[in-house]
Formats: sequence, C-alpha cells, structure tokens
Amino acid sequence: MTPTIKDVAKKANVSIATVSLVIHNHERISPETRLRVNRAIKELDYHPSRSARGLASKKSGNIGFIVTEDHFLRSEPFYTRIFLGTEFEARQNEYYILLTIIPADFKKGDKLPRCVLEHNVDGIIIAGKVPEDIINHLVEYDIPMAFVDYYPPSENFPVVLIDNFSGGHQATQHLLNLGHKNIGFIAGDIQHPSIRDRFQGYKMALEDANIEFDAGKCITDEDYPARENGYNAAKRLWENNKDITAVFSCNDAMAIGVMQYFKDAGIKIPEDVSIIGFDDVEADLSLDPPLCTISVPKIEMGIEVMRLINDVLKDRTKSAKKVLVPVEIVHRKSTAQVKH
Amino acid sequence: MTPTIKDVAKKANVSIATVSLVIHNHERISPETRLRVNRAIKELDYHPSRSARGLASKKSGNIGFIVTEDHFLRSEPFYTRIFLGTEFEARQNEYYILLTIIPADFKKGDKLPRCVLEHNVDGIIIAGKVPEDIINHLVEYDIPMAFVDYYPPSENFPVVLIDNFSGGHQATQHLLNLGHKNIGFIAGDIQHPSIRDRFQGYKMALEDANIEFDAGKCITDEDYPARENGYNAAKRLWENNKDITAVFSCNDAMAIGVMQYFKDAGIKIPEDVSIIGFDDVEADLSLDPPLCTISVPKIEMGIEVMRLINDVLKDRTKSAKKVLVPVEIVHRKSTAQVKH
DNA sequence: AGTTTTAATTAAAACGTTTAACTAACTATG
DNA sequence: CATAGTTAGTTAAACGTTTTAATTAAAACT
Repeated sequence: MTPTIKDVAKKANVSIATVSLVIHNHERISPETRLRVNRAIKELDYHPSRSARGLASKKSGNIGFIVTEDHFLRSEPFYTRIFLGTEFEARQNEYYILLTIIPADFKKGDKLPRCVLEHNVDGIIIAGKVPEDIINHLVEYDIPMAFVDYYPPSENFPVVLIDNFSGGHQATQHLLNLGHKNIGFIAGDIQHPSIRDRFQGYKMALEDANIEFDAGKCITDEDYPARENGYNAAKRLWENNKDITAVFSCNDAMAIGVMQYFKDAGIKIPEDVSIIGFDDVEADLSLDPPLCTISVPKIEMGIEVMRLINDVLKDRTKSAKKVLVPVEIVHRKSTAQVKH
Repeated sequence: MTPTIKDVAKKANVSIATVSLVIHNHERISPETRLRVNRAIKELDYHPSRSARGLASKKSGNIGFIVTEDHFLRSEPFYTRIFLGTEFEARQNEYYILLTIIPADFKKGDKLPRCVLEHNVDGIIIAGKVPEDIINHLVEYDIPMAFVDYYPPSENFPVVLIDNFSGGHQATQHLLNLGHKNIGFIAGDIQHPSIRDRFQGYKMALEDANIEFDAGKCITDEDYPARENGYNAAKRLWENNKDITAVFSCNDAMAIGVMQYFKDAGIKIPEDVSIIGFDDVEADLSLDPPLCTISVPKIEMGIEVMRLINDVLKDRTKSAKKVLVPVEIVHRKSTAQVKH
C-alpha cells in the first residue's frame, strides 16, 4: 500500500508528530531531523492523505465556486473563463475548486450545495448574481466568501468587479470621438448593478460632451442578455429612432443580435451604423465585421478573486478588499467615423 | 457546532453504527429504528463529514478530470463543454469533479496530479490526447480510468469516442450530394486517431462515389488545429488546386481560418467554394455565412464518460465498455450546389 | 552544583466516520 | 426442551492525520 506518515516516521527514526511538524515547516525542528525526515519522505514518495488531513485539521483544501445555471450556460464563455482563472490560481495555492451550479431560483428553504453541508470547502467564491436567499443562508455557516462580477447589496465581502462605469464611458467616448451624436443604448437586465454602472458611464460620457440624454434611445427592458433579445432590442430601437448612427450594446451576445438585425434590415455596419459591445468573447472575431468591444479580463478576474479568498483563509481577520479590474477598448471594424 | 453522527445517535437512542447503517440503507435495520434515525437526522439537519467518510471508507467522493493545458485552452469551447457534461452527471451520482490541467509535455519522472497522490480521487477521466507516460504512470496506482475523445493505443479502458468515421463520411457525402467532385481535405494533427478516422470517412465516401482519392488535395501537416493554421492550409491547398469546389475542414477552428482565406482571396462562399467543418462550436453561428458542420454532442460525451466511470466504481469487475457517440450534420449556409 | 530556561521531540487525544465481529433476543426445528 | 438459525442492533477497532500538553535533554544562569 501507499506509505503513511507512520512509515516515514519509522524510516526517519522519529515520531509521527515530528514528521507532521516537518511537513508544516514548524520552526522548532533541528536542521538535522528536518533533513532526515525530508529524505525519508522523498524516498518513500510519501504524500499526506487529503481525507485524513481534512478530518484532523478541519480544512478540506477545497474552494466552492458557485454560479447559477443560467449564468453559466447562457453566457458560457464568460463565467467559464472566470472559473478557469480561479482554477489556475487555486493550483498555485494548493486548492481544488469544486464547481457548483445552483438553480437560479434558489429559495429560502432549499438545500445548500452538498459541498457546504458536508464541510467539504474552506471557502466560497460566488460568481455572478445569485439569489439573496442563498447568501443569507450561507452566512449562517460563517464560511469565508468572496464575490466576483456581482456584489450583494448591504453586505461586506471581498469582491472583484469589472470597472463597468469606466467601460461604459470608454465605449461611449469612442463613439463620440468618431463624431456620433445619436447613440443608442441596449442592455438586458438593467437591475443588474454591472449594467447600471455601464449605463452611468454612457450617460456621463454624453453629459461630458454636452449631449442631452434621451431615454427614448435606450432599450433596457429585455429579459436577459442573449442574441435574440439583442435582435429585438435593435428592432425596437431602430423603428423609433431612425436618426441614430451608433449603438452601444451592453454585452456582446446582444451586440451580435443587434448586428444581425441591422444586416437583415439592409443597414450597413459600420458605414450606416457603428456598433460597440462589451465583454470581448470569442465569437466577436468571427463576425463580419469583427465587433469593436470593451475587453474584460475574465481569466484575471478569476485569479484575482481566488487571491482574495486565499488571503482571507490565511488570515480570517483580514478586512474585505474590493478590486476593480480595468477594462480596455479593442478597436475592430464595427465602428467608423460618422457620415455627414 | 454542526452535528455529528454522535448527536444523531444520542437523539435517536441508538449507537452510531446504527446511524451509519441507516444512512447506507443497510437491510438489517427495522423500519421503526430507521424511521427514528431518519427523523433525528432531519431534525438536526445532519450531513456526514466528507473528510471523515473519506478516511474511513477510502473513498474521496471525487473524480479527477485530466486534460492537457493546450487542449483545454486551444479548443476551449470543446473540452470545457465535455467537462460541463461530466459535472452535470457527477452531481447525479454524488461526485465532485476535480479539474486537473496538466502540461502537454508530461514526462516519465514528472509528478502526478496532486489529487492522485493525495488519494483524493476515486477515479479518473482523461479527456483528449495526453502523453503516454502519464497513462503508464497512472495505471500503477490502479485507479479506475475512463477516456473521452481519445483512446490510448494498446490499452483496454472504458471510453467515449466520437463516431469520427461516420462524421467524416457524412461531411464528404453531403458535398458529393451537392455535386462536388473536387473536394479538398484539411486537418491538423493527422497522427491523432480522431482525425485519422475522419480522414478515413472522407476517403471512403469518395471511394463509394467512384472518385479517385488525390493526396494532393489533402493538407494534413499543420502543427495544430487553429484558425491561423486553417488559413495557411487553405492558402496552400488553393494555390496548388484551383479546381477544387469544396473543402472539408476537419475541425471548425481551422474551418474559420479557411473561410477567412477564401474571403481575403476574393473567392465567394458558398458560390465559388463550399466549406464544411467539424465540431459545431459557438463561433460558427456568427460567421458570414454560418458554417455548415458536423455537430458533436459535447455535453453528452461528458455525461456518458461520467456514467462509464461510475459503473466501474460501482462494480470494479465491470468490463471496459466502449461508446461511440453519433454525430450529425447541421446544414448552414457555407455549402451550396456546385456550379457548372 | 543546583536551578531555571530554552530547544527539540514525543505521547496521546481528537477528528467523524465505516465495518467486521460480536451479542442478545427471538423463532423455528426435531 | 435443547439447539440451531435468524434478526436487529452494538462494540470497538481502524482510517491517517493534526495538535496540545508533557517530557526530556541541553544550555544558561546563580
């Protein structure tokens, strides 16, 4: 069988306690003993059993990654990439990530994820908007939590957010720089804090340019951010505003739908209408023309949130840090100077 | 603190062994006792500790999902979706998946993934081609393994494979049906068993149609399947074969590059050249025209391989099952009747 | 030399389960 | 009625660590 701590102890002629201390780099171990034990560990190719460790130390070595099913699947390239980022960083910190997809309609009495109930995670990362109820339920377990791309109102946790305001501002500013004055705005769930901030950025950029904000040019009531809703939003936008020369679509999935609508309507991009998105997903590059958009560092967000939770796990008194990750515009062919 | 099995035992007036037996649905428990224990479990909201279970039963409740870094990132939407499939099915079977990304150049002496060394997985799923060395190393641990989308030569394991031969045949047949006779073939790593099978399907379809196979119309030596290599392959193909009217690109990433080349060369799709891909990734829909391709049920593959490993875990004498998942052509605008 | 400090190591309990072996109380059998 | 068999449940060891308190040995003071 695979060697246990006992085998190492025997081989190094010490007690198992000493072996354990060596493994944890405890200071009060003489250099000679340390050497002897380490040699034994290497020779036997010993690796402590995760379960035994977990039981004795009450640390599972796992981090739960919670995301709702519709977020994960609907905007798949987005949260999967954040997940990948946490995964990368987790490896550095000797953690494993337990991906946990919860239904979007989690209610008060519902069962928490199994990994939480079974004490199989040391901390939790919550990605994207989740029902308040689950957060409230989770805090009762006083298990460290960190958020990414969403932040529950009225709570104080470490969090990684996109600099949405800046993104909205940059996007709009870019269109303004190209001479556009009639800029439509399209979004899914305007209740979502991220979207609200992008909207604020849009408004602020207009204000800075002394252009009056026109609510009639803003479609913000589509159900969720998907291509078909982008299509519909563009249709409604265009039918009521033949004067617009540019559209800022708050996310790329909808932007793709927007492009499709204009194509179907025989309106040329970017000659007749400029379009800019938000997210920078893979599909943008395959579009014709490729979509100009605000690029969000998804992998980095995952890395960053993993670091946050790791900090808390190292020192639970640590205060809740908030990180705003910067976004940047990527110039592609879907925008152009306004025609006169 | 959270309740333990002892608390349940006390509350139900039985020994902890009885509680354990009830949890595992052991037969030799009277209905009354069972009821009493279950009630206590519910009242206390008791959930067995994963670590303790793991230690006592030598089952971690985890499955390792191994994939090489370049596979995972390069063809991201592909293996991530397989991963998602395993994840979905794992939840049904009360397992968690530990995603483990290994370097593509794993060598003989390299360290195995931590989850294996620490006995933190009960079984392993290997997705995509991995170095032989790691497989050889892994078998020494006699831990159940199952493969998906790759199968090591000279081994006998449960495996889920795409019906690549049929896919290659269907794709080619579709082009033949449209009247094409000069059909180019483009692939990345022709050493890869999957690609080889697609190639066989292509050849066989030609043979069935009494069209002589022409190796000059096959580009199979690009380094890896990516857009830029598809672009280059198309360039080389076209420069030497101005007579081709259709291209079967063995995977969508390359197909996108192929389309780009033809566009740049002023050749119209599908009017001048029909293109069909293989995989059916998200980006295909954003292309202009949308890419006709062979659709691979990625999520289902993940589900299927998880079932396989689960079967083995339930009964380790089970013999190695092999599953060929069917593929189907999805008709989109990138192919058309050949011009005369 | 005797006492106190300090450094290094160990003994042993604890963590929360599973499970093989055992027991006590019935039930059936000849 | 003694014996064997069955049923329902219990005892206790085991799983492989961590960690606290205790122990020992050596060094440093009076």
